[in-house]
Amino acid sequence: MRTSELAGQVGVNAETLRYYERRGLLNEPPRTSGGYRDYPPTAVDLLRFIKRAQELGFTLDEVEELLHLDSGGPDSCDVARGLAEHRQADLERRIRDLQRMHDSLADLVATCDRPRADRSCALLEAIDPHTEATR
Amino acid sequence: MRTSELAGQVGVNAETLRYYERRGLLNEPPRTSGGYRDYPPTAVDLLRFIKRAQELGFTLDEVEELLHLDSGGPDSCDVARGLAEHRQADLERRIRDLQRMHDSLADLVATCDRPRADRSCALLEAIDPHTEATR
DNA sequence: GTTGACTCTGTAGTTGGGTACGGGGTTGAC
DNA sequence: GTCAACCCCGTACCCAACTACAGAGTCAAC
Repeated sequence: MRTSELAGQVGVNAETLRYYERRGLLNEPPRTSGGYRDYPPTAVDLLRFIKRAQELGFTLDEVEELLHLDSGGPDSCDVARGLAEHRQADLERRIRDLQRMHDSLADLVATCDRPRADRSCALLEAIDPHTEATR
Repeated sequence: MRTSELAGQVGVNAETLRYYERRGLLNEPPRTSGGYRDYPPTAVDLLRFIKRAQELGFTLDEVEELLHLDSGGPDSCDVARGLAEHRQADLERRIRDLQRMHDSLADLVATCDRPRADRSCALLEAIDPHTEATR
């Protein structure tokens, strides 16, 4: 299977495959006599694994670690679990942060409906009450 | 007020101020006879506005827009509200995405507690059941 | 045997928000 | 008048995960 065929099946850019190879995420596939990459059919599943893991929030470095684990010994499962739980905790943190941002913003937007003096914008004032300054 | 004093008061790197100036976020302050930037005291509030807006999830481009609005006409309030609501919607989307990732990951980690055949990792299998491939 | 679509390589650019560095000039206390 | 501590500028670098490009080679159909 050639580069663009594989890329097409998985829905990634063909350059991305070369990038993954450079990065060590994909092993170098065999080459045809003309020097073209010739991927085995299993490469499709491998790439889908990578994409799925990315969707779950793993970085490519972590994906690489997962791939090593996958062919690893009996302790691998625990390591994988650790990675996944670490990801989970990180996601929880990020969700909390975004939620805080969202709530603060909602408070600000709510000020828009308050009666206000002529030309003053409650929202902008609320972000910082003393804004005059350099510009 | 000199660059590093301002930076220190707001808690940013002094280089960041030059960066904001290059970007057009801060106007060029007056200079001393020796060519040093001499910020007015109000610059502290301005920078705090910028940092606060960043914490709320606004990009620097959006912050710049907010700053323009702040000195703008009576319609500015509506524009500002629009920007804020757009940010809110974006945050909601991102929160939902992360929540989905988190839930999927939780499902995977749950498989870790299931009884499993000797050396196979349910978590890794669950991400993709057919992983053998190129590496 | 020629055309056109594909592939190869190395290198460089993208995004956003900074940070770092080198080689110089200024300030102010001693 | 000397010294350290600051500041100037332009430029290059950082992160992650791609994406683009130029110039060359290959393949398959006609």
